[in-house]
Amino acid sequence: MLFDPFLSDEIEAGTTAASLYRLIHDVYVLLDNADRSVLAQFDLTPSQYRVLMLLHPSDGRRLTDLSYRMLFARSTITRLMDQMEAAGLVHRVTDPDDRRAQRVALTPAGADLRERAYTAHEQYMTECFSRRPAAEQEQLIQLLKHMRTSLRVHLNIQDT
Amino acid sequence: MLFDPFLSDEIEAGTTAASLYRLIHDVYVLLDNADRSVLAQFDLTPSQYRVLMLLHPSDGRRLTDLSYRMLFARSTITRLMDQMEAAGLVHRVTDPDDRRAQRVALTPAGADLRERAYTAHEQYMTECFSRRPAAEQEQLIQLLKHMRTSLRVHLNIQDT
DNA sequence: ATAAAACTGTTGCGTATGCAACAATCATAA
DNA sequence: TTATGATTGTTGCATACGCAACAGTTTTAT
Repeated sequence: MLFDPFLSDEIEAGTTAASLYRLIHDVYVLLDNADRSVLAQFDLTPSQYRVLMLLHPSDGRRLTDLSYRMLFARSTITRLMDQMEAAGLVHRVTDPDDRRAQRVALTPAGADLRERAYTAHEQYMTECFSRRPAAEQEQLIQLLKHMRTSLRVHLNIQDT
Repeated sequence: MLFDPFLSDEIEAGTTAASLYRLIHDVYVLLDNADRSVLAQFDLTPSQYRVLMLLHPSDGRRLTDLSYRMLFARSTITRLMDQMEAAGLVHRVTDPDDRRAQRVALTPAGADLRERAYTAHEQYMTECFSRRPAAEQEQLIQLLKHMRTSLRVHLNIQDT
């Protein structure tokens, strides 16, 4: 049986906050599904893709830095890097200035995959959004930026 | 170390699609964190809360119905219901018209928790969004609704 | 009427993630 | 200098979720 795109609309009466909450959730879930199908072609999960976008061949990043940016537990980053190192996409180098820390940088294979995955992902996302006019997309970006900033300030998130 | 709310902005140059993708993701993650902290007071996970909102005391819902609405695998719903049944929030009744199916309805305790959790969650979400003017929130709702519809049509999601 | 197909809920297994504890290292204070 | 505390990355454990397979039941086709 096909998913009925309008099935869940019936239960959408409620406050402004409830609507916003549900919409953000729904849109995220839909986008995440789309994501997964594109990135699977490159043997990447959405998380691996996101961290790939944060890395560079030359200047390595600390794991803790990545965990702050991705809002992931440090242990999650450790395992993400384990996978990607095993796949030959990144390599760890002990920070010469702080022997506790590891710096992670892209290998040539990682840089290559990063380029290809980004292009494909961008193209697909552009296509996903293309049913809405460009002006509307830009407006949505502005509103979401405001909302993100508000939420960050309101929540004042701290690391584990 | 505190999370720097503006840390990830530096890597925000890119196409419209890339910005939208990142923003939706970020806002969702922030909201999910907020969510979790409020609902934990009622011993509920966000998923449990969402399914609680879909249930009623009188008319039971089929598990498959819930899986369509929540975009969860049927097995996930089974386990969600196992938990909530063990917690005394819901009860299963075999559908008299279809002996394959189970109908899940709220117990009195479940209905009570539903009411209390909804009130608290609503209040907190309203507070989270309150830094943006009401008109902007409404506008965001409209744009997200359009986007959700577009994505649903574009992806034409099917159940597993 | 009966065989084939589809659907329902459940279970086993694999993966992704968070939390807590840990050793190694660095920073700060006495 | 030394002692105390903070930070870094890792590991063990628990949880949440998806996928595939399954038996029981209903629907559909012949």
